[in-house]
Amino acid sequence: MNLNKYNQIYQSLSSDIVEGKYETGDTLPSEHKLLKSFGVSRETVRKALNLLQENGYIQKMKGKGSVIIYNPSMNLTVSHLTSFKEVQEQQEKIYDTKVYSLEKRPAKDCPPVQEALDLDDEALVWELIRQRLYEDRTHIIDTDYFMYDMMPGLTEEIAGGSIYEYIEERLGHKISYSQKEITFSPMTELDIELFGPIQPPYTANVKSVVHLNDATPFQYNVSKHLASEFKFVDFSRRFTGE
Amino acid sequence: MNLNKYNQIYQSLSSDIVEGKYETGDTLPSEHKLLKSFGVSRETVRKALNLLQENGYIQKMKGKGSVIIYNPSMNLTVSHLTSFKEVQEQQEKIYDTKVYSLEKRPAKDCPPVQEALDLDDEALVWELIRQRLYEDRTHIIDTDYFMYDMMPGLTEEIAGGSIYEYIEERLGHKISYSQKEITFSPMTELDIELFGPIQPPYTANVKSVVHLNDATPFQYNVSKHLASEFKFVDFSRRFTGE
DNA sequence: CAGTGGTCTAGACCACCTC
DNA sequence: AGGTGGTCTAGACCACTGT
Repeated sequence: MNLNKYNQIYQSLSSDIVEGKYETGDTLPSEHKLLKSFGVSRETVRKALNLLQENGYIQKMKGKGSVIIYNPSMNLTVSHLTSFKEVQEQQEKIYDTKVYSLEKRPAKDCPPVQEALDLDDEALVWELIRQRLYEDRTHIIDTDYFMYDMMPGLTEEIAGGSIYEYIEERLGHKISYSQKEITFSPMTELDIELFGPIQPPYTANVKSVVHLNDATPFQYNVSKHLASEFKFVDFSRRFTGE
Repeated sequence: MNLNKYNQIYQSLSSDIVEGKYETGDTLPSEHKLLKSFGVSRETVRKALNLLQENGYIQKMKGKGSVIIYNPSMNLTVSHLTSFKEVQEQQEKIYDTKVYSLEKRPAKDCPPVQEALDLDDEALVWELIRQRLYEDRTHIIDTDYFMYDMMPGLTEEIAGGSIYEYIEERLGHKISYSQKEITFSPMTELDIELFGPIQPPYTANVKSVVHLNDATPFQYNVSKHLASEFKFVDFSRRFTGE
């Protein structure tokens, strides 16, 4: 994994930053020093630095250098596509996952799903509802739809663990990109059943359509959070170019 | 503006895609063809294609080509840092802006602002509250704090237009990146005064700290939306490398 | 096999910042 | 003037995809 050089350099520098070897406001060694110390060409170093910049670790400044702008309180940036399990590992909370239901259904029962996953009328989908519990209380309800044909062997046991791990490691697919939408809505009856009588009875909903490397949409996910506990953190840049 | 070649190529290709010269699922001409037709080197074409990929226009596939994945319903991606005015122009709604108040205040009256903008106890800030109206109803309340020293000449008139335009074009600063947080909260008294007695009395809040090119934080913004109308759209990629 | 994108190199010129 | 990052080039080799 991670065979290419610029990713190795990125990993190396980003962990230095996270571990505090550089303070916020410090500058990284210059590109010239880095290319010497890593024994690579300048463009290779620059690719690594661009990754650091895109992900909010540094700000490059012409004539000055690469300044560390990393802010530890920002490291729960949900913006980059990660599975629930990956997000969880960054934070300190450990949730239990409980599978509420796993059913095979006709795609055409749920038009938004059928459309988002680009399925014909005969296609089947898995419908998976999971609760994320912390100290015996449900904090998140995840509802997922997957193309049945892609993973006919899905079981409750797999669904209770990391589905992404299953898809990437067992099925050999590569997960690539997603479109997300965040909205707020009143709880449904099912929400109240699973969350309990929480006030206010609103949820924050993160809907995402996740695509594989070859651009096929394979997952339709709605993740409902208790609205009052919800926080989405993002880092974004205005333009990439001049 | 946009002197460099890869940005020109990016602009050219992205507008072709938006205008529908390519359908979703089509492939772009190969890198080889593009470098010949634009008369540039391959790395230059690739920088443009990487921008297209990062911004969700295409998905590059080894051995196949660059496939269009652009989805018109996705073009209101708020994720990339844009001013309210810029976002508004992408959508079709036209809001009126009304300045509710513009006051000079000591930074230390508001500790979160003082900390985020990295100000000392004597520093002053502008506090600006604006309503965004659509058909005579307030839909968004924007509360902003700016460093007073950076723009002592701020007026209600400027605040009623595009502050970003003022900062970038008149003051010559470059806006670079921001950290955002999305949360949900009950309305305050001021919210109810400005929004009116809306049900449910909750707002979706986008808090952002915006930084200039030289990494100085210059704006602290809280944008409150009616919870039931709020929608945040995002495009994100899992990894950039292998 | 030919065509595609992915990585990497060595070198060039430029714009910006600091001294 | 010397150091920094930003852009661009021409060429190389590799891995993947299709026929």
